[in-house]
Amino acid sequence: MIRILVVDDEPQIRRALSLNLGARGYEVYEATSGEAALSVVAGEHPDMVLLDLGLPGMDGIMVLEALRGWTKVPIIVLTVRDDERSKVQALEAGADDYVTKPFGMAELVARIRAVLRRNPAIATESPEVVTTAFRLDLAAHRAFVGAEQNEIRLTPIEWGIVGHLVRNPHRLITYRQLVTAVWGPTYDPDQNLLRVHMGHIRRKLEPDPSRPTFFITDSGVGYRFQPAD
Amino acid sequence: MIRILVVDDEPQIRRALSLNLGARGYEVYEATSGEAALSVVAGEHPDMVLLDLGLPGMDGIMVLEALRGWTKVPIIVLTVRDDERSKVQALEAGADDYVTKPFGMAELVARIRAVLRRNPAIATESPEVVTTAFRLDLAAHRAFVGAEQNEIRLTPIEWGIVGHLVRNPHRLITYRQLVTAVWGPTYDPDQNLLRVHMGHIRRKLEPDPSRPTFFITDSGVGYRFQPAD
DNA sequence: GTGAGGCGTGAAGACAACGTGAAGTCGCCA
DNA sequence: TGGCGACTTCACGTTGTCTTCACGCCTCAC
Repeated sequence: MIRILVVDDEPQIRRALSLNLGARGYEVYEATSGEAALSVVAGEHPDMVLLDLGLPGMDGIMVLEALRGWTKVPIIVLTVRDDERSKVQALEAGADDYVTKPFGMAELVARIRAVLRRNPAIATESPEVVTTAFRLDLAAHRAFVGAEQNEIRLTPIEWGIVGHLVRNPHRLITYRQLVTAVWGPTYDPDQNLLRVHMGHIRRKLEPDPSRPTFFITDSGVGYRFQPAD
Repeated sequence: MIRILVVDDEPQIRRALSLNLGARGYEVYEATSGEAALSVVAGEHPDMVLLDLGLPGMDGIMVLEALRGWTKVPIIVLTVRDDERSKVQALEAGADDYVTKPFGMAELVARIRAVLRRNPAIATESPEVVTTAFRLDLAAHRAFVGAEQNEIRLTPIEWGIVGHLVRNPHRLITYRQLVTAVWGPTYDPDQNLLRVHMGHIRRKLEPDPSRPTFFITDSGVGYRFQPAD
């Protein structure tokens, strides 16, 4: 089930998109402001965002830039702004496509499908991550460790951290990126909190938790997931 | 160098695209028919195709479908057909984006970049620095040295110094510039501090640390990164 | 030859970051 | 209301990094 977040302040547009996309088999979330959009993305990890630029308060471009600071979720901009400068600005800020209102629903769906088709995360149909030590089913939130493939349980926050790391293998993820991805953009926890959770994760997944080989610390910067060596 | 194939039967359009994209650093190939386009893609493996739908002979949609039968090269459709049916048809056939003529060059380039950004195969800008002695992945903070490509670790400050130097190859970076780049503008450390860190860096990366060939001292001024000799 | 200034190096203490055990808080459900 | 699990905070030991200092080398000018 593909989950799409619709960000627009006009109830009519939200409703129209919701109905149409819902009828086509997508699961639709709604947000009416940029701030709300950020926390929904952080909390729900939708597969795509449809973003209106003309939001009250936090502008759409700002939302776009904030999202691109820590997530690669596909974003299609929907807006009445038809000038080239706006298009270039949005695309350069990280939007995947730019559609001007009014638009046909069939075109929008075709564009959604085109962008999703390109998305590596969705394209790899197996949401499974397999290493020599453990196997993760990110979609089902199930984890199996060791030669016996015993199932173990991770808590929601642990899934958030692990999920974000393994979806960006080899990439160095900063503290701030991880915190934003898991707790949302406004949260600012004790510096130690992430360390505690990483400790729990390592104790559950690493063969030798005191010498991590998969979840690597980059001192002073952040963490990194290293699938194999 | 990113290579783009322009498929259009109108010489003016080909010429305009060629000039504009060429000026922006892309290498441009041209094809005037669908058949020609297919053989160029097969022979040259361009990184992207800009495809006009209104081709004489073999129609653009047919070209699209033929290409998608055996390649996933990113394709942006450029056309005068502005009706929704054409858009949906092209996108569903495998196009990555659909731009109607006339269009602005800035928008087109932004869309090209957006599509390439999505494509994992095309490393638009590889953050890797490779020399005969070592390889640096600046994004992941990983360093490999020697013929064996053994991974070694650099500390955060060492990454700061190395990163600033290798991002400005051949350029002489003054003592003050480096300090400001790594510690910030207000910090004023012991004059010797940078020398100590450079010593550590050389010991880790230089084949013969006592005779540096990559990280060169410019006595009385600063340091310089010399990629090859 | 000799002294001054700049540079690199080894050693050692100061310091910050990390990981961990334990205790405290919160919300949920019985 | 009590118990439980998940989350968070705190204190502390450990580890690794950063910084300072002393010293020797080299170059260059006198």
